[in-house]
Amino acid sequence: MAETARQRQKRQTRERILTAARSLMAGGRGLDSLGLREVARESELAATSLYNHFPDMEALGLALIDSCCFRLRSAMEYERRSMIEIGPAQAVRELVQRFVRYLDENGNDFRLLVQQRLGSHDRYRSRIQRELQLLVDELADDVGQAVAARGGDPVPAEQEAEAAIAIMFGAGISMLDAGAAARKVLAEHACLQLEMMALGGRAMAAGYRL
Amino acid sequence: MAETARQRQKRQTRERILTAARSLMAGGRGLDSLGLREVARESELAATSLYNHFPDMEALGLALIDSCCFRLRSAMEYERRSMIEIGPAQAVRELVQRFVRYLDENGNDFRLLVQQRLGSHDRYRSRIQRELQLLVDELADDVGQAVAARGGDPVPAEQEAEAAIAIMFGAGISMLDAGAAARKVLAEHACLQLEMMALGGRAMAAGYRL
DNA sequence: TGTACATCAGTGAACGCGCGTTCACTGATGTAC
DNA sequence: TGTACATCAGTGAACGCGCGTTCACTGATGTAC
Repeated sequence: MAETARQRQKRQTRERILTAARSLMAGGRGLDSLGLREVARESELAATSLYNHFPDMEALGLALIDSCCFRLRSAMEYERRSMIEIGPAQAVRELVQRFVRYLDENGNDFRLLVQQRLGSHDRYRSRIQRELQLLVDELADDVGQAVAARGGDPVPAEQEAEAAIAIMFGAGISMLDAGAAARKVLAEHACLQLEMMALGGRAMAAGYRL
Repeated sequence: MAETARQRQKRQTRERILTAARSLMAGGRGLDSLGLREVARESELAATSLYNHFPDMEALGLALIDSCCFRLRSAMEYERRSMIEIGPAQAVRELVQRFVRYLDENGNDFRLLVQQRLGSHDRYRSRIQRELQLLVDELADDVGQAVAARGGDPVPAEQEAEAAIAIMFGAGISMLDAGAAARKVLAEHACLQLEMMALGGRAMAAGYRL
């Protein structure tokens, strides 16, 4: 059954609320300090109208987090051209590029996610942790497959992926406060660090130890 | 001139306020949501008394951040037994151990710092960034010296240190929500990842590329 | 197709509450003679 | 050492304000006949 006009309106209003909430988070505001009336004002609704869409503020926050997770996921989910095709060096560059583009477009999303990863709401936290784990798993998968296809020694792919995400996110956090030029440098550093990580993985797989 | 009784009292009260504020941040609360009256209650003072110690809530927040930075710094500042003495593998283990101990004792501090690193207050942010950069610089120094003393090829020490801190902090964030057993696993993973990083640094210094 | 009724997104007033901050005041502590 | 005055940490009342949430209501949209 097709969506009625009323249903469409409601959906659109809901989206308007979330968009308003999202834009209010610009500038590093914590989700804690996001106010109902503020969101209502920004979405040009009476304050009470929000209760037609979310049972309480916590639910609104969770919906906001969810939408941020969705955008992160969309941005990092790529045509899985395998690393075999493009080679590991190129794969690193593409990974970082994709992430930098995401940051350019959704810096505040990223900020919100990283902040709330440490927030007080268990549900927010576990939602975000799950999302980040998915990123790590996917990356580990790619690394593992690429190495296996090359016939190299088995690399500790899961560890490599975890470290890689940590490195990228660390760089991302610094990028939030950086200008365009500094971002470029940070991105280059991130590439270099990821390369080091990958080289270390190979060395370790080949039996080298510190 | 010695501290008068009044001065001592004032200093102690100030410390009491900061301790109260700190203990209220337990459980992942954002600094944004910390209330004046709440802190006053916890420190057993009239709400207005806080103004004898801090001009406004922002100043209190900054003092709190400062004290967190101080504790992080104290915890990570170690007898600089050089890596030459103990060797790189042992150095990695000691670094992670020290960090895990810090987390055990000051998990909420760490949470607060990482949260506010992305917060809305510029002064908080830059204070924390500066502190973290000091950690990176010190570590880079150690790595550089150890490698030079061994007569190895020059390693991109600054990059290695930056990545190492990112890896450790990433692990630390996961540890905050983990039980003792899971923490142990996370710590082992962090060690492994740092080793990979160090091996990668050597490989890169020796001219290997991806 | 027209009509009568049900649904429900959006509204405005009102609730109790705690917020950060100001102010005039108290009384113990410190200081100058 | 004793006294008179100054300082200032701590107090309690009060300020205006916005918070999240509830409630009864409106009126456009949807539905059943």
